Amino acid sequence: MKLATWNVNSLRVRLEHVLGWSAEAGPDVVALQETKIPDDAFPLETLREAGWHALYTGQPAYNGVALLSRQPLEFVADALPDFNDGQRRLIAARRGDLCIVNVYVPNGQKVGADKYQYKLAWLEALAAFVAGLMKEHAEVAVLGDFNIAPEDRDVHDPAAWEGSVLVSPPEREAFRTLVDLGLADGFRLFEQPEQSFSWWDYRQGAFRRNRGLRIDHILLSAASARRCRSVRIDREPRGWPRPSDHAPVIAEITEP
DNA sequence: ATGGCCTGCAACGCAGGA
Repeated sequence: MKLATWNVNSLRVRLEHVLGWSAEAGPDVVALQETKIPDDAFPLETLREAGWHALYTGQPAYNGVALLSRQPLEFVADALPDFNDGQRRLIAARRGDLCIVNVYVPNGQKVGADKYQYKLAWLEALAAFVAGLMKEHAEVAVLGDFNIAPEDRDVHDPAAWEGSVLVSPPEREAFRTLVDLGLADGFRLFEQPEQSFSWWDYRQGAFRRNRGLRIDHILLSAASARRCRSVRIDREPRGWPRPSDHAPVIAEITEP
């Protein structure tokens, strides 16, 4: 089965991209972030006609996450238990034995800002939530837009980015804390091209010049990582007209 | 280089993103 994550930066604008890319790449599950659509406007009927089951939690203008699946999902959560403040940033569900947690981690805006503190607090609550799930499930995938480039090799120009939001040591430590629960950064289970990124700024021809960051991740528990056969970033839709600024990441995991 | 680009909201510019 193929498990994908994609920050679409508005599902309204990117619905055709999601449908087109899915038909081509063949994911069984797609975790979407930044849907930017309230639940009563979610395009459930169009997705249903395209063969998707969906779970989603959204709000107007900001945030919003969804899980699309070829087979029905069992709802687990649509918020962090201790962090249900109205920002729609998490949806979790079970697909058979696999527990899937789709996250849109706060951006943080600027090191030291209130939003940066919020990001670190949110990540701490996420780690507690995932730790609980991992006690109950051997197979766990935590995937989405983490808004953290874990290492310098995930940054096009580490010197220019040093210490700034998305790469600062406390953010990287928070990412490491998650991984240390017993999760693998799926992408790094395999040999990858150098300068592999999942996000490129809309400005300055950043995509054309491959000036990007790798901030979208698929973390897998040991039992799932053992069956993972590939993880890749699909740059193609980033080059389509009117693209999201993120590319999808897709993992292939053999069924138990 | 101060910003550049894109989206949504409600408005005819702004906040927020990364």
